[in-house]
Amino acid sequence: MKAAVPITVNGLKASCSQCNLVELCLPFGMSEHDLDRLDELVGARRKIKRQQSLYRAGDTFEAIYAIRAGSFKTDVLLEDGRDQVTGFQMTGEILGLDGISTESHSCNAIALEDSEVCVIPYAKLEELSREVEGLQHQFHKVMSREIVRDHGVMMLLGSMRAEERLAAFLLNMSQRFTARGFSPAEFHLRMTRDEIGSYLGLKLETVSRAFSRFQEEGLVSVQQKHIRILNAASLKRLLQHQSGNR
Amino acid sequence: MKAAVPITVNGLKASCSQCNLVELCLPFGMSEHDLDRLDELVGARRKIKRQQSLYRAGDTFEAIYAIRAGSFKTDVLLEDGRDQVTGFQMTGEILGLDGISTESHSCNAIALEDSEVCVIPYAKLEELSREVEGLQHQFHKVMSREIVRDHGVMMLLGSMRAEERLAAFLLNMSQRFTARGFSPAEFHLRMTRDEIGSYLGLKLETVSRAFSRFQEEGLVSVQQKHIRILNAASLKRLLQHQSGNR
DNA sequence: AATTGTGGTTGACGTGGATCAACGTGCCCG
DNA sequence: CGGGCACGTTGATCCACGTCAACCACAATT
Repeated sequence: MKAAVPITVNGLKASCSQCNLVELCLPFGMSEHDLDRLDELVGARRKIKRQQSLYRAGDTFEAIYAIRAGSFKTDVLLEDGRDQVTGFQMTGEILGLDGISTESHSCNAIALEDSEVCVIPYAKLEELSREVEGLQHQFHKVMSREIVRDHGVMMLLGSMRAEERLAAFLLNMSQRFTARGFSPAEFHLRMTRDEIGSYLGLKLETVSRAFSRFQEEGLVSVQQKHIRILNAASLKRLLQHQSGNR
Repeated sequence: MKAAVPITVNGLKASCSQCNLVELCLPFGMSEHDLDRLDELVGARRKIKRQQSLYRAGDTFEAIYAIRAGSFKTDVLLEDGRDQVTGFQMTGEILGLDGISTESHSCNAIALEDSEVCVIPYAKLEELSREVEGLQHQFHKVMSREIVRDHGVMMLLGSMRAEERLAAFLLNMSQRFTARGFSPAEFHLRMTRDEIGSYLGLKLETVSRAFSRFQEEGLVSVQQKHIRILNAASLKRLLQHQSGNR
């Protein structure tokens, strides 16, 4: 056990078998027995302060990360300074999969609030998943899920109008909060309008206006980052029917 | 060589070790020895006629596919009929990874021309990649690459204007043709303007106009689907500098 | 050679969301 | 407690791209 290291690593050895996030995280669906072996895998935990990065584009890839507490955004940037948020991640979700392909990360992962992750050294993960079938299978599912999620975002960016995008975003957040035992209808967004806009391919003003419109129409109540969904059915209807711009 | 079998499966056993696509495909980077074991893995080949689907959204997931000849598009559809092309795939590229997460496919894979794929039964792939480290590693890289690619498309859809999108598309195609030993500057697109538009989040008219503009400016020569890139540097400049809409 | 169809181009016009700008609002910090 | 600052809202204007519509090119069909 080490101490000297500044703030980032704390000695608390992680333990998947004891963790209450099991059914949201990598171990989901694994047997009791396999789970015990997972404890070998997860190294230290690491704390990341709000606005700090867990890794940056270009960093050598060594580990993937499971979010133990808090939340993150990932973004990519273009040479000319433009950047784009590619995702928001919550507890139990896995960060860093982008690094496997080139052995260096291709995006930045930045904490939206003070957060904590479990560090999963990638070499060990590959090794252990050769022995533990359940782990291998779960890991593949996690990667595949990310691909499917990305396709959903591509659909959103490529063929939805502003209000539909925001509705989809809110419903998605609601669903993920629900899965974590929070209210489906009332939650606190950790990201700014600008970050939401970047993720949805819109300007922050457009996001703000769409929020206002939803509020006028009684679909949601918005107070800064505090959101209450008043009419989920209408939000869903907004997605399914009509419109469609490009 | 056989004839009887209808169209879909032909008995020709695939052989990765003999295949000239090795360095584009799943086996890339694997040792001679590991390669031999891969031959156990790949089952039959399957031919798909133009416009036919290799799999459809909802189909049970059983295998992934390596494109042996031809090309494909993948698309997702929304309940209301809108659809979005999520990618175009060429020889050596892998199709079907979306199916792992839910054990059923989440998009359609449709041949853009008469094509042939190698069928890689997924259960066998997992099994073999527990034994063959090189295979495991390559497979993970392939999945990760898909994630990184999708992030690139999200960036494109979320923050580029029409001409930038088309320039990025053309440069990407050029690069992939080059990797396959074709000319970087002259190639034949297998997809329609509508499909390009769907992929880029634009209407076909906008794609057509952007092509015309490029032609006027002497950047490319366009004759229907036949493209000649006359000034790759300017296309790249178009991407890197200025503009940026939303 | 006429016929039909699918895909592509081009023009005229309309609009959703970007841009620019002013003004609130809650929060941190001296 | 007041002043600065990041974040959010709202309005006025503009423009890139969507929409609608006409027309063209090429290929397959007869």
